[in-house]
Amino acid sequence: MPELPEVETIRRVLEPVLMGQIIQSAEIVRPEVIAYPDAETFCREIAGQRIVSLSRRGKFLSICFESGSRAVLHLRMTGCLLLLPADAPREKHTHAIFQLDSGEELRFSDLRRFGRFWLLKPGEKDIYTGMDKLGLEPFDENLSAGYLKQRFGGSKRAVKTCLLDQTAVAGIGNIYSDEILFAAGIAPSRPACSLNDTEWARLAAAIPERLGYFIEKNALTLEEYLASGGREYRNTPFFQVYGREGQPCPHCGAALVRVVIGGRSSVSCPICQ
DNA sequence: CGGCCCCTGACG
DNA sequence: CGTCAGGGGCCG
Repeated sequence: MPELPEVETIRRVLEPVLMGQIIQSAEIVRPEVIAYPDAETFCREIAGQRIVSLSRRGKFLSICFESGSRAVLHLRMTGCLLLLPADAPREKHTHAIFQLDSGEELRFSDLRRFGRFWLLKPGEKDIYTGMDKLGLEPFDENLSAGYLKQRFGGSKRAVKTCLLDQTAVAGIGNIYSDEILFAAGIAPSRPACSLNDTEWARLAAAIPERLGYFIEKNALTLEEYLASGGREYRNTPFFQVYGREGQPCPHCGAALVRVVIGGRSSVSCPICQ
């Protein structure tokens, strides 16, 4: 499910309650969700670790420990992270459970089982998660028209595909690429090499603006987040184009159109973009 | 680049 | 029954 704004919501909601807690033990129901090392080693080495922070890079979350170890998590399409009383019934697709010293459990649940954990030792070089290949964070001041143009200006790839390239800008997925392109007034199918300087500038501005906007619109308290099972996304009513094929463009009223680009569904306004 | 893979469930 | 879903990796 989650793209950067939703992952950031999870980070903001869970970090305050996780900070300072010790993982007493871990149980892995589905070993395939542990990408590195193996599930047994993962459980053994995570037990006894004290959480000092929850951080985000692109769509990755890292549970950082006092020891310098960190558990990295990617939620992919349908993963979610929940905090529940230890005696609460386990939802069907719960694949990893962490017992905390508060008596609660941190649970990883994922219907499609695409999500993955990695556990990295202190100072261990991260050649496993793919985080080392990520590009700029969307709020990095170095994310500029010049950066995007230098990165993609010579490419014939559709600009939509460029936005989904995690090695250029980290954290943009299918929803927000459409929203960003609508805000910038650029058609998703445009070859990157056809964009002019004004368009690169509008795109560079729209990336942090739209992502920041949707992070704010998704704000939830811990209680609200947990009550919805981590599945409530309050920002969805604010989408201007994503999922709105055939509906009127919020700017000009023309019917929004859907095309497939790079195998991903894309909705845009045929007039404004 | 496109195409297929990983998986389950909702919807037409 | 087929198609699609907000992820990414791999393969030719």
